[in-house]
Parts: sequence; structure tokens; C-alpha cells
Amino acid sequence: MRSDDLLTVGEVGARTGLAASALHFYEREGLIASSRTAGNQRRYPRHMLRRISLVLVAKRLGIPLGEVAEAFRDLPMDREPTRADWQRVSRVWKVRLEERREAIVRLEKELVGCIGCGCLAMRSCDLLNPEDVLGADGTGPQRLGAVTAGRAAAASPTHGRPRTEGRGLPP
Amino acid sequence: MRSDDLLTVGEVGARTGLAASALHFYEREGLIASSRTAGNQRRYPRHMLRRISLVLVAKRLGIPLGEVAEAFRDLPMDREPTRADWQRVSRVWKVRLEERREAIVRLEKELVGCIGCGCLAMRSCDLLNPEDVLGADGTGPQRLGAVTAGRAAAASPTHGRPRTEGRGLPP
DNA sequence: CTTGAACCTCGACCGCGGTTGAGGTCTAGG
DNA sequence: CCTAGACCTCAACCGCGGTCGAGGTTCAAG
Repeated sequence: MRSDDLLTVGEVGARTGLAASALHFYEREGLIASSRTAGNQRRYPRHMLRRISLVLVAKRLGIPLGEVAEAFRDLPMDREPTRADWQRVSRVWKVRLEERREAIVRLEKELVGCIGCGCLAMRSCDLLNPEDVLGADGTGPQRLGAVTAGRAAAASPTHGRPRTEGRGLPP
Repeated sequence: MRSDDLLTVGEVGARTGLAASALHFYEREGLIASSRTAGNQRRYPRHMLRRISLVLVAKRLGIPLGEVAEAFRDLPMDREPTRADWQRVSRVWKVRLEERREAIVRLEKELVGCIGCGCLAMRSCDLLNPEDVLGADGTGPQRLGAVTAGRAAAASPTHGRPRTEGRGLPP
């Protein structure tokens, strides 16, 4: 056992369940930091374990690392996160969870309504015409998908920018 | 307007909001199919629009394409999906949604409980020690993360296989 | 028949969250 | 001092869900 209170990357990995490569990655992403020995090896202060544990919580919550980094921006690297720090961060994450839950509940409602309709009368289906993009126009070309890009699609982790494309074919 | 009832990829794209590249991709993945002209251009029967609309619904629900393909395995490509087809598929997807909602609700509960504790007493925190992996042992090396890989982590879209690694450091 | 728009294939690339491996260096125990 | 094992960097690669562009072909209107 080492005498001082700095941990090697292997020790941190053993205590957090993370691979060294993941710790390197988090460091590149600015989520954690380390000092170096004379021979360029990483040494972590003990309180970095707390920070890493917050990252792991966020991971379990499905928070993307970029958002974690954003939440960490005002937590200094060189001290333990305080109770107030954690409460501030966790409140934000709680809101994220609530949003996702509500989005899922909405989808469930739509889906249940849609099972009844058999989705064979497509123009009246909420699932096929989300956000009421297409009014009551019954015939002719229809846009079925086109999520309308309002970040409201919180259930699906799509990354591509939405297609910018003119409506249907000219009649 | 074309006289027969086959649609070009551009027409299908206009009606579904999908790019031609996405339709090609879905075809490579076996989700949809097309016939070809003598000059090798795709032609889609009209009922393929229904199939595509099911894919779009699944996308909105956050169902990965692989699962959609699996759900489509018993729907023949050459006819319209029937009401019974849709009900069978949608029931499966409803279960998926329920699972995700329940996972989120669980996480929300844990998070709320955890805001109170301030997460400074880490060994009693459900979020940091999910699934009760670590008993009541207070001191020494602890595994903080290690999601336990039971597909129950339905909230987070992680793809890497979980690390296979022995416990913490030997004491 | 000509022409321009639409279509084809193939391969490279994006972001995300990392892993794997090659090739080389450091550190701690004996 | 020696050596095994831990560590370093850098680059390439994975799956997912597609997009983009090059280079070439086809279709349909006039």
C-alpha cells in the first residue's frame, strides 16, 4: 500500500469499476483531472473518487457526458464536491429524468390509443402524425415522420440534424 | 404522375420525410424491400409505406432497428401489414415502453432519496451502489459503478459489453 | 433524340462512449 | 541494481443510425 494519499489509475479503476482507458477518456473530456509523477504517470487525489462517482450516477441516469461536463463546470477540480454542489447538480438531473418520464408516458398514451385504431386509418393516428404537423387534409402526399426537431423527442437518442426538405411532391 | 402504382425512392422519401439514403439503409438492414426496374432503380409498392410508417413509429419509441427487424420477421414483405400484425407488434413495443418508464421511475426515486443524503455517505447510497452489490462493509475498496449488466439498465443506451473484471484490489 | 433531374453504388465520415493493441517507459519490491 | 508489472501515448476500431460526395447511369418530358 502506498504511503501518501494519491491513487494510481489502477487503484482508481479497481475502486470505481472503470477501465484505465475510461479514466483517460474522462480526463480528455475534462470530467476529471490528475496530477503527474516525475515519470508522467497519473496520480489522483482521493476526492476525485467522489467526482467519478457523480459521473457514474449520471451514466446510470442516461445523462450524456457533455451535459455532465457542463454540470461540472463550476465544481473546482481541486476540492471535494460539497453537499450544495451535489444538490444543485442532482436537481438538474432530476428534471432531465422527469422530462424523459413524461415523454415516455405521452408515447405510451399515444401507443395505447393507436393499438385500438389498428393504425390502418393513418391520417388520424397521433403516432404517425406527431405534433399535429399535418392538419385534417385527408388525401394526397403526407409526411408520416418528421419529428419536428423540437428536442421534445427526448425518448430517442438520435443525433443527426433533422432533414431540411420541402413538403411533399407538388400535385 | 406515374400511371402504375409503384413509387420511386424520391416519392417515398417525400411521403415519409426520409432521405433516400435512409431508405437505402433500411433496405440493407432488411426492414423494407423494393423491386427494381430494368435499369436497376428501386420501385416500392404502395403498401411499403405502411411498413415504413411502422419503422418511424418504432423510431419515435426509441426501439433500436435491430428489434424492429426482429418484430418484422413474420410480416411478409409482399403484402400490407394487417391489423392483427400491428397489434402484435405494438403490444411488444408497449412492453418496452413500460419497462423504460419503470426504470426511470426507479431511478427518480433513488435520486430523490439521494438528494437528501447529499451522497456524502457514499456507502449507503442506492445510486452509487445499485442492486445492492456491495453489502454493508463500510471500509476498504468499494465498487461504485458496475451496472451489473442485466439489460435492466434500460434507461441508458450504452452499447459496450460490460467489463469482465475481478473485484477490487486484494486487501 | 436530347437533356436535365433523378437515380445507382461504393466508400468515407459523423457523434457517442469508450476498447484494443503496439511500442515504449516508470516504479516498487526484492 | 534488476526486473515484472503497471503505466504512458497514439492510432485504429466497434456499434448505431444514418449522411455526404464522387463518379456513373437511367428515366421521362419536350
